Amino acid sequence: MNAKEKALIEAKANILKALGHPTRLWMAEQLAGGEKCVRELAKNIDADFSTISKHLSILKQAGVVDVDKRGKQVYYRLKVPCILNFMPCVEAVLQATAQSHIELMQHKQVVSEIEAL
Amino acid sequence: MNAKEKALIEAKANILKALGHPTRLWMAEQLAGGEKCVRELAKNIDADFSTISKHLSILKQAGVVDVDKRGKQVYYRLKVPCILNFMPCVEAVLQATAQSHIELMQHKQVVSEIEAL
DNA sequence: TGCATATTTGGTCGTTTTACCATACGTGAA
DNA sequence: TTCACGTATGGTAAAACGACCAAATATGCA
Repeated sequence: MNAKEKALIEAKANILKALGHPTRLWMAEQLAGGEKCVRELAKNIDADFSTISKHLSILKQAGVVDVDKRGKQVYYRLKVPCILNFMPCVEAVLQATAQSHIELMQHKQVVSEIEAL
Repeated sequence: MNAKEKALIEAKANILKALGHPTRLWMAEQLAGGEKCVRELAKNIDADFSTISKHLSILKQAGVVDVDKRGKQVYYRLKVPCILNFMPCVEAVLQATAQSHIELMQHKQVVSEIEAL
């Protein structure tokens, strides 16, 4: 892996990392419905404003969101909305994992039934 | 946000977080070409085997990869291959960010030219 | 059985992340 | 200008992360 490839993979990982926190992912999903100011985003999160502000700045520095100050408010919006097209596949991973667990449980069930004979 | 929604968003964020590390993202991309054993994956990474193994276990516990032991080797593969369909959009974010930087630079250039008058 | 290979696990340690609090900054209204 | 509101920044402490080394485990072969 040369330096350019390495830099690219680091940049991409950084974006995924920015979305890899519940609060930040939630905020990104909220922004799918259009821009929102910090106060609106904070409304449903149980955390300090400073915490929320820092999360938003992480999303911003990752390039996930864009900022627009208008009057006293600061509005955030998704910079590249396709970022959330990913979610159905992420949910598929969750389902596949849940399915594995079910199968594992069933397997254990069968094993213990056999052992009980 | 109720408990169920919270759990869902945490689970999704956890998957993104798992992919949010250069080494893990790189390994996931390698697996797009089909299953590989640890040694093969390690070949192009400059890190201890134990480090690589731990990264793989994070991917596994996140449900991104599946494991299959065959003989002395342990083979890893993507559990839900669509996970990498996301990359083009991630790259679009990078491009958009790069574009902003260019525009910012151009803007600064213009400003300094004006100021030089 | 004993050994080499392939991978994982446990321990340690420096770094990063995250949350909170206090405080600063910027803006519009009075 | 002063105040209140909305948001950002700095500091700090606890927790999580990531890398390495050493040691453990599992497998196939001599």
